[in-house]
Amino acid sequence: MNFSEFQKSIQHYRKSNAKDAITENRKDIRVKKEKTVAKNLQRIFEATLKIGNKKGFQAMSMRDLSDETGLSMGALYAYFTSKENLLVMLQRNGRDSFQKILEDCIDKNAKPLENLRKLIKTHIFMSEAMQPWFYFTYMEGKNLKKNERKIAVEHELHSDGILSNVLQQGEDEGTFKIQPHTLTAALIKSMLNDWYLKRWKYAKLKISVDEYADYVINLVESFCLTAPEQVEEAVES
Amino acid sequence: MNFSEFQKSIQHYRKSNAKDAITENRKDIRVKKEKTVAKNLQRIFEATLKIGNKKGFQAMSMRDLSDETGLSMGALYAYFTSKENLLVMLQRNGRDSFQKILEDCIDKNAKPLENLRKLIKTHIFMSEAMQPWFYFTYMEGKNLKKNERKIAVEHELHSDGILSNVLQQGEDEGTFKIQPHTLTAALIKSMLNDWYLKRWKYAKLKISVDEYADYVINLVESFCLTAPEQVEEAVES
DNA sequence: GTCTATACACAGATAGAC
DNA sequence: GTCTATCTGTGTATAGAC
Repeated sequence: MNFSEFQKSIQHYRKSNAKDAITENRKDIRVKKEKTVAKNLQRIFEATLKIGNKKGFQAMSMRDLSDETGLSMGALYAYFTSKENLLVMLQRNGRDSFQKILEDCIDKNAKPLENLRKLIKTHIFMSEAMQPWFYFTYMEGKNLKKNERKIAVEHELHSDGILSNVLQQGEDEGTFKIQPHTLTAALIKSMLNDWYLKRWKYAKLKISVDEYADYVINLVESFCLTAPEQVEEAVES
Repeated sequence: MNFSEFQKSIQHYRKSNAKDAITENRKDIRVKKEKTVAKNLQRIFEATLKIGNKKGFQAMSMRDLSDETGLSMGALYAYFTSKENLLVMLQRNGRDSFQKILEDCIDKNAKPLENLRKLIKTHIFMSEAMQPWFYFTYMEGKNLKKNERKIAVEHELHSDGILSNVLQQGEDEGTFKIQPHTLTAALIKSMLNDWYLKRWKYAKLKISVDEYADYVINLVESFCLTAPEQVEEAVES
């Protein structure tokens, strides 16, 4: 699978994600008409990501947001109760569907090596498709209040755990070296994150998403596999 | 070399760094007495890092800073001309000495493999010794104005370059596999950065700095070395 | 639903006493 | 050198007209 194939495959996730954003936050949204909400909420999210990623969420004023969305300040507050509430909505929004896609990409009947590759590709491709959200979520995590931050941390540990489980299975099966796989998972994660955190760098190096994903897979395999040359190639799906 | 040895070895760098912070910013500091400046500037820097890393620099008010330092707002402004100026001073401060230490740790007569190990250890140990500064600089980079941000980017690329050069030398020598080493350098960097970016995670996993450094070295070597088993151990310095 | 106008709290910054 | 008191702009948020 390459990135453009991936993009097609997640179309339906994106649509259901947009609807979830509304239903999850229904009580905080004063506007009734579903169509209007869908249209404006998306505009608000996009504008927040755009400004927030440029100057930081705290530094973004509601007047900035008003200018960018074309909605007046009064209108904006019909879609959220406070700036803090907007932040929470935005963070929550992508999180669940991201976790779902990560879990869904694992095939219980497939070999660990194949699942490892799929996880890496899916993570990188997701963050490419939704770069602004990933970047925003990473950078603004510390601005969340205690309870919401706790949830964010749990999600992060959960996705580390998915990686870690696959590594464990590979060890059990004998394909992977016996290693502290929670630590390995964390290191792999740092490389996955770098793709959306340091986008400018990879643009400068002229590395495409597909190249990046393949290179990371290559690196990870050379560290994890017991005998790289002897393991047969995992089947492409 | 382990972390506690490292800490002793950089004592003199730390002192000269503190003095550089004053001379570099002399024109923006109204207070004359050198002793007073040294004492208060350090308090201001520490307080800024503490508050800034908790809630973000933008969200930190000068009143917050006043409370934390014990200095009044009026007194604070005797040490910098504006909040923006404080940010720039702080970012500049560690940068040069960090770059210097990185460059100094390379031994031109040593083998590339040994230098690679030293670079990795030095980077991780530095970020451990000055964690608040590293975290702050990473997170607040985007709040810099155009010109200062450009300098920050150059520093990052420069330190990537140091890594990349060592990889190149290893390739020339035949110790390392031929690979796109700028990309490898970027990936190594992401793992180095993770140590100070996700400190809570490694604390939870009960990984020490020394363990972390060794594990990263291990991973990098298994990817870079042509024939891991045959290469003799690099001499510990 | 969306607008304009405005409340009022708090930000960064400075003047002038000590 | 450091303080207190205060200026002025901007922030978030809302009331009430359309």
